[in-house]
Amino acid sequence: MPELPEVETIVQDLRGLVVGRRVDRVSVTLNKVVRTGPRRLARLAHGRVIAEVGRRGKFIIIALDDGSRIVVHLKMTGQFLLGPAPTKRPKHVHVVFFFEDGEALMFRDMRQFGYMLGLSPEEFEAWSSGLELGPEPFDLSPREFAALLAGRRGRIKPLLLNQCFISGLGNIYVDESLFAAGIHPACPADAVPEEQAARLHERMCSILEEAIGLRGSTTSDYVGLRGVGGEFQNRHQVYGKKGENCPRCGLALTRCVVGGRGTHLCECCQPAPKAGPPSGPKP
DNA sequence: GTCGATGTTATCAA
DNA sequence: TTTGATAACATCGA
Repeated sequence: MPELPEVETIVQDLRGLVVGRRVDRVSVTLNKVVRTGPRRLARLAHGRVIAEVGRRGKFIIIALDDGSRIVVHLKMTGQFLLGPAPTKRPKHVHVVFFFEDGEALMFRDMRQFGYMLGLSPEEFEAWSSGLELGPEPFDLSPREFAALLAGRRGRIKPLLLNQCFISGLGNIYVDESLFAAGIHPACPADAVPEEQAARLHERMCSILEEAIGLRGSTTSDYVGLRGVGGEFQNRHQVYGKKGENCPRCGLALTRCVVGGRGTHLCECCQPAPKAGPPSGPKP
């Protein structure tokens, strides 16, 4: 669920709401989500003050006052919720950070794909230098982005979803960005003209920026720290809109599968590449 | 009740 | 190199 704008919103929420608080106790009720081990996380965080919170791609990085870090990936359905310390464990809550002030930060994940790591400063260094993560979209210029695309022979959508190529994008924002740039998701990356590649990057960045401003897209599970969803889903042009009219040309939007992912597009505004993508002409 | 799909990603096989 | 299938899991809707 959470892609760059949603993760960024959660990070901003964490900055405003939990930085400066001291962790009194950590409770882990589903061991496997703490991949470095529940006991170690509890020891690491006990008595520590949360010093700062950052983001790298879709990873949330919580820095404690001694330089150790808690790294979190929300995967599909992970959430952070801040509220009064629970007495009974709420549904699907697997980790709870109890603060001294009576509130608690809860990690909730229905599908149990998300995870967290508790790392010493040295371990964190090792972890981040071993990360094979592409650049943040905002750190590239349209020109640099276009240069990266050139010479890539895979299809554009799976490439944009590949976190090693560029970090932070997921299914929603890839579909929206490709529509905004008028590019078919199955188009080979190196078949996108430089001009259009640059435009794709610009559109992508303004979509991400607007989405961050609206606190992300809530289509099912995503919510911010206080349990409130985002608003950017109201601005989606194609994602989840199969059968509705294209906002640009009026033709019915379609859904297909590209790289194993549900893909939303306008076949008129995003013309198929010559060779013959998924739903090409039938024999 | 069954089937298929869901925003992520690691892994394995072709 | 790239791709497709599969798995991890719970829930929802058709």
